[in-house]
Amino acid sequence: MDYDFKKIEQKWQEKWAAEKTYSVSVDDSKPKYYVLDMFPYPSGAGLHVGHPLGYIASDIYSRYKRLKGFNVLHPMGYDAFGLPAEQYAIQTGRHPEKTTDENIARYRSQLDRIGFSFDWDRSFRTCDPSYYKWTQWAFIKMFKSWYDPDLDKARPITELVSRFETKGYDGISPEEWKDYSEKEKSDVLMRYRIAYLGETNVNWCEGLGTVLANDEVKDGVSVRGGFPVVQKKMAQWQLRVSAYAERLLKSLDNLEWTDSLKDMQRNWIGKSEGTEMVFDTECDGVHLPITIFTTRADTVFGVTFMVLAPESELVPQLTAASQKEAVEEYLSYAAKKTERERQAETKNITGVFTGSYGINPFTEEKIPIWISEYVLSGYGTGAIMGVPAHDSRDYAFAKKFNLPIIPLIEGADVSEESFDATEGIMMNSGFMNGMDVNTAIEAAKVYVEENKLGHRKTNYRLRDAIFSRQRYWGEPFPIYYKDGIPTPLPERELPLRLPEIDSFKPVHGEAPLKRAKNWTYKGYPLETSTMPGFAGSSAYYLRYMDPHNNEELVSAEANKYWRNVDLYVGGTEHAVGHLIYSRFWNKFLYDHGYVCEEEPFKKLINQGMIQGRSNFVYRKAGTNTFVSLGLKDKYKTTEIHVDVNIVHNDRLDLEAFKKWRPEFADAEFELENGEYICGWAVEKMSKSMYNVVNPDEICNSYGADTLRLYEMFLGPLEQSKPWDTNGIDGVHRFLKKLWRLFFHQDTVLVSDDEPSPAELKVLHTLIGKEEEDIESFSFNTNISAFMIAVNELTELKTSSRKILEPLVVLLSPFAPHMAEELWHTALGHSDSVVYAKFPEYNEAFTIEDSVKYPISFNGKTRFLVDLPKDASPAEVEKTVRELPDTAKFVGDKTIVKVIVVPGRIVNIVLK
RNA sequence: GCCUUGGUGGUGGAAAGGUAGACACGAGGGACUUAAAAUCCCUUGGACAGAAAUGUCCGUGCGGGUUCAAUUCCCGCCCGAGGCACCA
Repeated sequence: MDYDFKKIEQKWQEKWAAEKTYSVSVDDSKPKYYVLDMFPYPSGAGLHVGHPLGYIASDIYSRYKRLKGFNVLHPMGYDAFGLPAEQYAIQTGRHPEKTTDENIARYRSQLDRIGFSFDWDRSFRTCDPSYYKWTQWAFIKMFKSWYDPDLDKARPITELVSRFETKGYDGISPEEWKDYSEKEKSDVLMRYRIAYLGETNVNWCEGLGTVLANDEVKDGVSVRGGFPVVQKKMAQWQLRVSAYAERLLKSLDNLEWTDSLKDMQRNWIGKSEGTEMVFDTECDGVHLPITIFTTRADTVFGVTFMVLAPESELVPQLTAASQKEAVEEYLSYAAKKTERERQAETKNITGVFTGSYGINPFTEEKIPIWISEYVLSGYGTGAIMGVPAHDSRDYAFAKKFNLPIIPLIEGADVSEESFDATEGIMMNSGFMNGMDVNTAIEAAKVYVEENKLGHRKTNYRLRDAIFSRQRYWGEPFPIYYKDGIPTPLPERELPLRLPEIDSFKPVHGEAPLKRAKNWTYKGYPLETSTMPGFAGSSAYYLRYMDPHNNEELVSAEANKYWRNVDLYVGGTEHAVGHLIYSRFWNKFLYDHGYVCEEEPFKKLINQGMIQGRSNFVYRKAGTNTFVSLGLKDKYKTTEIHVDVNIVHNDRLDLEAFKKWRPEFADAEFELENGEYICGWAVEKMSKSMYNVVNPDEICNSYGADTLRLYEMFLGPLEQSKPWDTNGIDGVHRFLKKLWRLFFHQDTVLVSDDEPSPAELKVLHTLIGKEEEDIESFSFNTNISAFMIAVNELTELKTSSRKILEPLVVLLSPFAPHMAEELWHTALGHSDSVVYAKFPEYNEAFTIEDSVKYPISFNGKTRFLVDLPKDASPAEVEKTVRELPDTAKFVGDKTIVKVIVVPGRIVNIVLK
């Protein structure tokens, strides 16, 4: 019987689906394990081979955990709201729901072919009203909550209202509160709500009449149409993520995430402990105290100027009449740049003098106030003190505008660059002279507080999440405006369904939902923005626990059993966005007792990106003749992308090429040794580069099991790497070789023979390695080990059931279809290999890292022996001679080399 | 610019600080076959010496350092990738 992967894979996939092999339920008799993939956005291009990389890894792990006796929840769904579907709708007029449905159907059929162990009964899409009901529900909860700094958690807003009514709070007395109108009360509460409406800067494109994403803006103009884009303030719904900054930072410590990912999140949260200080200012005779934030209060003696962010609301008040024109000109210049452009542009220093002055609170000296784009309004107070001697950005600014530079640290040479390090002895600093910098920082803080110049303050870079989008294809906000006051819908009205509209184009300056007829609740207008992409993906992992529950997001029973995600697999591109929002969302629900775990994702693995490997052909200038790679330098040629699907091992399929596009129908070729060799390059996988490889193609020609193995064999999971079909024959051959251990033509080779020690050694080495490798996600090296094991067993002509049966179980996480087939046909089992037990590792049959046995390392066998540092050659020789007799495991290997290092280790290499 | 990450043969990659290049692809040679496919065996980082077994030297982006020993640790560069808050 040949290895007929097509027949086998179809057979088992049908059986798994029919028997619901992977469907799970709450089962208190077994420990749970929750393995989650970042669900895909179903794009029109379909699934490419990059998508399944993480899914295959998590599937291997899920199957492994099942063999280990866990009740494994392994679901899959679709992140279905998003911009691409909407833009496609604007171009074609097709409803995003239709195209999304089609894309999902295509994704599903592609996923099904790869043989994942998903529990499809739990699947959902975020654009389904029965799902987004719970996104809207959470939003209302956030709207109705505030962050209580004393309890350090979210509490119902009603508690805050009663504080206002009884004791007063935050400078508002009960009397004042009582006198407020409904509108005023609403405005005050908005300042505390977790979900709130507030002003923020957006990329506004007048030409398109809409707000744009940073991706849609390049060099100050819109990517589509090239219209100018400016920064504009707009009222937007926001989530008070910043309230959770400290908790988001702290609980990182207990997560099993990589240090690099935690670093990214820590830097994103950007905690800095410093000082808020008040500087008195004067503009055209009017005095105005302004607050700045600094982490270096010790450097106040070196402050020679102040800088405001262009968006700072202080700008109008601090602009002197004489500088008005210059300032306005500068503001319109700055409004044309996105924040990122402003940060990236450090060589070209810009700024404008406001004409007003501040007073240095330590020296009482008068210092000029400037405006510059390097100060960001979103961080700190949007105003800084300039210390050119000890901050490189301030230094560059001072140099450019000829502002004085006062060095504050002894021996620091600031003639060429600033001295940013926090070390050295202070000078020119009054009461701090002679202090060490770190002592001075603390002394300055004390001085500031004692002299009532300001106070200590912890700042976070983390900003509140902007939650409104002026788009159609997203969750509608369950908010209506009652006499201008934002009011949540009653929960019984959820879901608030996305209305039908006649066109998906934005209405000038307004969201597309403005077009919807009767978009009102009880006669009051409903909010017309929709929620962003991350809304639906922030709590989706909870919904999988109880996906059909129409009364709750997740029942307490289901949540108590499944708790949180044990293993989350996805790309690093989500390191700060989704993974911060999800953690925030979960903590919010935790505060209210809706979920029992404070963190959503216990362990996280980032899979790398799969890049495309493009192929090129070379056309001789002015002809329709294509020359092979090795000959191209002889002519003037044009490099043309060619579809990688008609190239195999960089050899072009000439006939397929002629058929590929009409203009190549009569192409001629200059070959090398009878073949056309293509050039290649690593690029992003995209349609336009013709380097998209569809997993279906691989399934057709090699089978899903080969695809699964190959994706894992390609390299370390976490690493980005180009997809290159060239090596796939290797793993396919391995599977065929493994198959031949069980079958010779139509004969089943499995016997009841007792296994030999050599066979047991091979098996148990593999069991130990597989356990270790899967736990550390080293699938690529594990497959290598599997290949070596199969080669050795082939050489040993193994037929013993006691070897082959565990081998199939070991294979099943990687190549489940083949494993099932062998389990049934060759080994005669009637139930699925899914229900098998992971084989027990017996180190008696393996070579371990002990002094007694050699260990197998890097394909070679070696002893590691501890010797005293001053061991004499004679002692070394004696030790080597007395090594235990391990011939029965080492076989006919003989010592070829003994390396003795004066340290303590002897390497004995065996061949 | 900032944060994170990577750089090893023709290719993907492997290496407790201890034989650099496991495993695999490709390539070259051979066996089987009328032939092809499939399968199996040998060679394969570079240079040099040798009839051969084998030996010597050079080699992990670049420049330094620590160490008996560095792909691995430290410092400084160069180049690529991901993210930078409205792509998902």
